[in-house]
Amino acid sequence: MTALAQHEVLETPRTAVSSSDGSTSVLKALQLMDAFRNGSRLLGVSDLSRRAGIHKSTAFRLLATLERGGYVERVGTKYQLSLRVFEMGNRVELCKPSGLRDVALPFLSELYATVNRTVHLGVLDGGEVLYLEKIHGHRAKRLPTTIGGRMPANCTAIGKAMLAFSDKETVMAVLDQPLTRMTPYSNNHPGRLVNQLHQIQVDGIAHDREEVALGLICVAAPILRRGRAIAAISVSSPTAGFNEALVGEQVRTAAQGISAAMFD
Amino acid sequence: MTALAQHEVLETPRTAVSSSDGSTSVLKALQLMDAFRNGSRLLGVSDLSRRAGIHKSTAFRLLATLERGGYVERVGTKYQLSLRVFEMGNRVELCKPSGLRDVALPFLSELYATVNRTVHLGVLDGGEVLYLEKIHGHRAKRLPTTIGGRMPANCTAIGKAMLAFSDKETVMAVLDQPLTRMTPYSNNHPGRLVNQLHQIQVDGIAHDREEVALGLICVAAPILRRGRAIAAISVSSPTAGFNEALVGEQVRTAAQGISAAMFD
DNA sequence: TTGGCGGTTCCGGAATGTGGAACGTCGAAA
DNA sequence: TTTCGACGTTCCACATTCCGGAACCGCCAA
Repeated sequence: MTALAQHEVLETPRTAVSSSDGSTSVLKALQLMDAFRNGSRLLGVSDLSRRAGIHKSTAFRLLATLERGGYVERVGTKYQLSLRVFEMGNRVELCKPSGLRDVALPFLSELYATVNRTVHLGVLDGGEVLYLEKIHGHRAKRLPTTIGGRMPANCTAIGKAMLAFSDKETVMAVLDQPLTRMTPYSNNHPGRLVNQLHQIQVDGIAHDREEVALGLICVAAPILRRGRAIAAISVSSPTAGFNEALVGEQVRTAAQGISAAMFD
Repeated sequence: MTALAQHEVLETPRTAVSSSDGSTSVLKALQLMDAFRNGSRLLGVSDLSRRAGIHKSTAFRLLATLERGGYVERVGTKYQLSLRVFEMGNRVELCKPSGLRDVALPFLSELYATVNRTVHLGVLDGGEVLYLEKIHGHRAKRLPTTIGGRMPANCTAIGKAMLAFSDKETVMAVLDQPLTRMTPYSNNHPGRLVNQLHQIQVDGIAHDREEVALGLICVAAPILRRGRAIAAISVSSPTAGFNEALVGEQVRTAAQGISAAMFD
């Protein structure tokens, strides 16, 4: 834990309160909440103040305020995010009843029951894939994904499925940044990525063949609205004994079902 | 500030900014976030300021700050919670990798695949059940539950399963408040509830027979740690053709599996 | 046109938050 | 054992920061 803390302090100047304008106290409070990003569940005042780049006494006061507001809980002298934050998080547009997640869930459950492999629902956010839902059983290989977690768009099937049906600015924003590489097979070559996207536009299905983790293969299909991807779903599986073509069709069918359920 | 106090008294008792101490701007910002609770996805400045009991110009400024912090998004002149809030929400202790939700998910998926009926994972929070996860297919009757949503503890199977294995203070806190009644069958009689809890302690299984919605029946089992319930899972089904005893066993087995996976 | 409503901007006054300093405590290192 | 550093916590004077009344603009309905 101490090692972790040092690590984070070193690498994350992050979104410092810009000196100029704005209600600094609110921004600092938000930074304190952000400070829970990587850290373990329980964090102390000094730790949080360091991560957020805020003076200790200020952090102490703000944490008390956040606690009064019900957004953090105090356990002894440590703090953690409260369940209300979870509650709020699930009130975001895509999650609420009749939102994307809510509509998609039964399709994901049934897809999982059919293929018996890990199923993901994700959206594109700031050039990354943000996972809204994940369904998996015990046999599933341990994946590095989490609900509410992120992965680079260029090497995930979901990311590529969405990029293939996004406007050029979105694609360019991803291509302009250096492409992340998670395995030797990760596609970090812009030109090759563009070619892949063209093929995906034809197939309606995106692939990730050991680009995220060795021995792991994924197929994904976009959820479209007027030809634009608003999300994508995928099935992930160990490479062995995976019928890529068959599952690809099933994923595409499920994705189309979600599109229809949302917009028709 | 005095004018503000009057204002709030008039329209919104709610969680008014207590007059005494504290950083009001942060509290008001949190109140603004809370204002997204019931409302539809997109809300305007005036609307939000009314819900939160905050002056319009103040709300306008704070919303700009929240936007800078990345917690709300602006669409035209309206505002909505951003995906970062979702991201944060899933970083709450119970959700993160190795947290309860993460551990429980495969058990829930497999339970769903077995019984083919809606599966819930919930915890007790402030005398209510807060749902952490929900898995359901298409055939499932439309339930009034949502991930991140709440239900009264006294008439849900999950609530009763947890209360039966909670300390007395928790039970008393629920009993002290008037018990909610959602259908004519809802158990809003304190004495009868206590009796039910005793039976649940013996069986290890809790029931809800049309107490939440007519034609809907649920069985739940607690996830225990040292004899105390930290959560519970349930299966919900239309009354017709539901093998309560069999599913009850399956739910209990799954719950025990989760307990074992978390604490062993 | 008028009146009402929503979003936005401005500004002076004062309430508010700020952060340096200091204190008590604890655990690890000396 | 003592020492030292780190942590949580409190205090306070200063001035920065936020507050909210008021007003403006644009829009829609009456």
